[in-house]
Parts: sequence; structure tokens; C-alpha cells
Amino acid sequence: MTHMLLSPTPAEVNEFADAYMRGMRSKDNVLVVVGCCCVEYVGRARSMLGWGGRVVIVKSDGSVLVHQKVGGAPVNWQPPDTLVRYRTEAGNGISLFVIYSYRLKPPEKMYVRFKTVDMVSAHRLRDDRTLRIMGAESDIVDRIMGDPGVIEEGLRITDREKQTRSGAIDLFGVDRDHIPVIIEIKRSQPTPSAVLQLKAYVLDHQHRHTGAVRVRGILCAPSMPVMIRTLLTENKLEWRVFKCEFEQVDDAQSTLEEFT
Amino acid sequence: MTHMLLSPTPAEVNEFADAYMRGMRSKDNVLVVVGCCCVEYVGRARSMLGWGGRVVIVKSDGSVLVHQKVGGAPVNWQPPDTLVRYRTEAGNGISLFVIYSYRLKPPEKMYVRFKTVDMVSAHRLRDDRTLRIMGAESDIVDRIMGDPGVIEEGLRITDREKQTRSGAIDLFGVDRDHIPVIIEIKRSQPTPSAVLQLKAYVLDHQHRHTGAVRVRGILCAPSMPVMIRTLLTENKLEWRVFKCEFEQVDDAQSTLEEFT
DNA sequence: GCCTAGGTCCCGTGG
DNA sequence: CCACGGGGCCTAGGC
Repeated sequence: MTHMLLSPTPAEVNEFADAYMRGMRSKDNVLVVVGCCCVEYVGRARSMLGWGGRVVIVKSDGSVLVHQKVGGAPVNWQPPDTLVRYRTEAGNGISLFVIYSYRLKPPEKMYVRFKTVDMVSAHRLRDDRTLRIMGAESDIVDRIMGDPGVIEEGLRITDREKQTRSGAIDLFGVDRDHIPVIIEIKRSQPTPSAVLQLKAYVLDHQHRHTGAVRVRGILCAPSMPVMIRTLLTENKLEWRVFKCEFEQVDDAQSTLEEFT
Repeated sequence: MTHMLLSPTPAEVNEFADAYMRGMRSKDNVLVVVGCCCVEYVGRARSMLGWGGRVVIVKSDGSVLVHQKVGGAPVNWQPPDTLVRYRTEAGNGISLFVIYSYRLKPPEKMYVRFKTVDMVSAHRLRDDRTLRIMGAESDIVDRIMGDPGVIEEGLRITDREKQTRSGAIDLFGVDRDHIPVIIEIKRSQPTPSAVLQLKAYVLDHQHRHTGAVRVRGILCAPSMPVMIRTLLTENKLEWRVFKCEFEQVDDAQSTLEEFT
């Protein structure tokens, strides 16, 4: 099901939006509005965006997305569970079409005001599929659980998501010499805060065992910038560079061929 | 400028997409495709999404966004600076329209394959405005710089973004008793890592001044969960609950009235 | 419901 | 160019 209008008047867009986006039967529907609009947002912050051509998507779960011609992220938006209403508004002698959206927690509202609409369309989307994804941090943890040798010969994992005073340790185990090992996994390039986190786990563990025991801390990530290595060394921590091969993208050679 | 096709064939969509999205003159253009597609992504992770109705936006900066009927975030996407190509593909005796996108750093590719297209449209978006936003962390820092009394009577700020070994301190100053104060600002609810960060700054400062000086560390945020307070106390750090009033959203009463 | 942590985070800024 | 940290982050999972 697809319905659309080209260059509608504000009143026409308003009627169209209400017709396809209100009521229970509209729960699979999505509205797309393209035109010249300005956006006002007040909530956790406050923002203004002057007049310009944008693509706006409204979903029946209450999501609203305002996209400019550049950028991967919406310039303004509302998350799901937002209430959305459509209106016309008189401004300076001209009529405007307005998408007004509002939610309570946190209190946030957004006005998208159109002075012209190039196109509005409504679509019934039939879709029961969910994304299946591989290569998340939990997959890497799985991999290491199944074969701790990829980190170190003789390593034995005893706990996953082990709770400490300062948060949860990704992996906890003992090395070949029975020394406790705390492992922090990062699926992408680690930041200094990852080092602080690991350090906190190690200190916490030492504290609980009244200092006597030696504890090792290992940061495990696909890359390890020099600054991170320095910080780790300063804090008597270790690292392993570990990329999980869930099946890599084709190498540039073959991909560029394919791309022509 | 708006052009569109309803229920086009794969070949027609392909030609349409190439006509409006290739070449220099298309730099203000955006393509919207609505139809039944599946998505395959390989790169930093790997994912599959089965057949279903979606809205796909392609921008001329290379951004590609795949939206399902629910959710504020795209289910699949490519960021700007991705190369995008359009194709038709023969699969199982039927013809498919394919949006293929690829980038080198990091190596990532995505295929969006349509078996039916309900609508395709191309839009020239004229827009030179950028978002103006208030209420960012830097605004809160401004506010406190201008009136340190909101944190504490007698506080004097001497540095902003003061560099230390472990990163930049948001605000640095001295209290009424000339004791140095390190202030970490969070515009939203703080996480344990904010405490670790503050702790690191304090330790670093003490280290540089060979232990003798007492240094205070204050975490400043709009809310302060119990666990965070506990962590702060354990680490001999302080906190201030501080909401910056850049002009709050209307209270629920008046807004709900307005909403009817 | 709050809180915590991950993300194909994205994105700007500063070195 | 990479590195770092903020974000109206969003979103899923735990309790």
C-alpha cells in the first residue's frame, strides 16, 4: 500500500497524514514528508534549525526523523513512544503544515513546520524480520570462553560477567600458575577509560583479597594505540591484540573489482 | 525538484537512481526507495536481515539508511563517504534492484536487495542551515565559569579544559580555603566511568604535586544515582546535583493542553 | 521503573 | 590523519 501527493497544500498534507497515521489500523504505516521546513526542539537540550529542504520520516511507533541532505544521523528526531499530531498553522499570512511531537519522560517536544511540501507519501510496511548480527562483544567473549588458548596458553576461564564493586568483569580466570586473571574485552579500538576500568577491577579484586594475592589484568582489543600501551604499562597491566574472525570482508582487491 | 515512480520495475528504478544520484549535479539530491528488500552487511560486524518492507534513504554524500517500520535508529546503514552503486541482479528467475555501498576505512559493504519497489523518489534539497543547539556540556561549563557560586560559595575557577596526564579536566579552581578543586561536568546521568575519570584526575594532580597537597574532586551532574554516590564516597570524592536551566520545556500541564 | 553498558555507535575537535 | 570524548546519544538486558 502506497499513497502519495505531489506539491500538496498544507491542508491537504494535514488531511493525508491524519488519514494514514491515526488509529489502530495504521500501526504498520510510515509517513514520508519532503519539503521546506524549520525545526524547533525543547527538552534535554534546546535547538533551532532554520528553513531548508529535508526528508522527514514518521513511524507509527512515534519515531520522528528529520534528515538533511548530508549526514548519517538525523539532525533532529524523536525516539519511539512519542505522541505525534498533525496541524496546520497560520504564520505571516501563509499556511504551514506542522508535525508536533511530544513525550513525557523525559519531557521533550519538537515542532517541524513546513512552508512547502514537495511530496508526502504513506506506506504500509509488512515486515516481521529482525536483524541477525554477528561480531558483537558477546560473540568475542563466547569465542574466548570456548578456546581460552587464543589469549594465553594454559589460561582457564572461571567466570563471565563477574560482578565487582566497580562493575562487571567481562572474563575472569586463572593462568597456568594459578594466578587470577581479569580480562576486559573491547570489540573496537580501546580508549583510556577502558584502561581505568580494568585498573579499577584489579584494584577492587586486590582490595577484597587484602592485598596478598597478585592479580593480572589484560586488555583485549583488535588494536592497541601507543598511548593505551603506555597507560597499561604504567599501571602494570597487560594487553593482547585479538581480532575475532567472524568472516572478514573481502580484501580491497576483489571488492574493488566487484565494485566497477 | 521532485521526481518519482510508483511500482517501477527493477530496471526502471536502476535507471532512475543512476539518473538522479550520479555525477556532480546530484550533490544536493536525496533518493528515497520504499519496497520489499533484504539487507546484507559485512564490515566491523556482519549482519543479515530477511525480506520485509522498508524505507531506504540514500544521500549524495554516500550515507545510506535502512529503516524498518519501528525504531528510531536505522536497522542497517552506511555513514557518509561511502561509495554507492545501483544495479539490477538476476535471482531465482526474478530481477532484483540492488543498492550496493562500500567503503575502505574501515572496510565495510552493504547490499540492499529489492524484490519489489513500491515507490522511488529523488529530491533536490536546498538547505544551507546548520543546527543551533543550547544545553550542551560546554554551555553548562560556561554557566559555572560565569557564576562559580552555583557550585559552592567562595569557589574561584582558574582553568577550563586543563590538560593533565590522564586527560582534560572540565574545570579547575580553588575553594575559599585555597584548596585546589577539580570539577567534572556531566550533562546527563553519570556512569561509574565518570567517577573513575575524576579519580584519575585527582590522583594525577596529587602525583604531580608529590602528595603533600590536598585536592578535592567534585562530580557535577543533573542526577546522582545511589551507586554513583557510594563510589564517590568510597573514593573520597564529592558531588553536586546541578541542572542547568537553559529554559526548560513547558510543564506537563500546559503542554498537554496545547497537545489536544 | 531505574540503572548499566554496548554500539557497524556517529560526530566534532584537537593534536 | 588518528585519537579522544560528548551525545537530546539509542537500545537491549538486568534487577
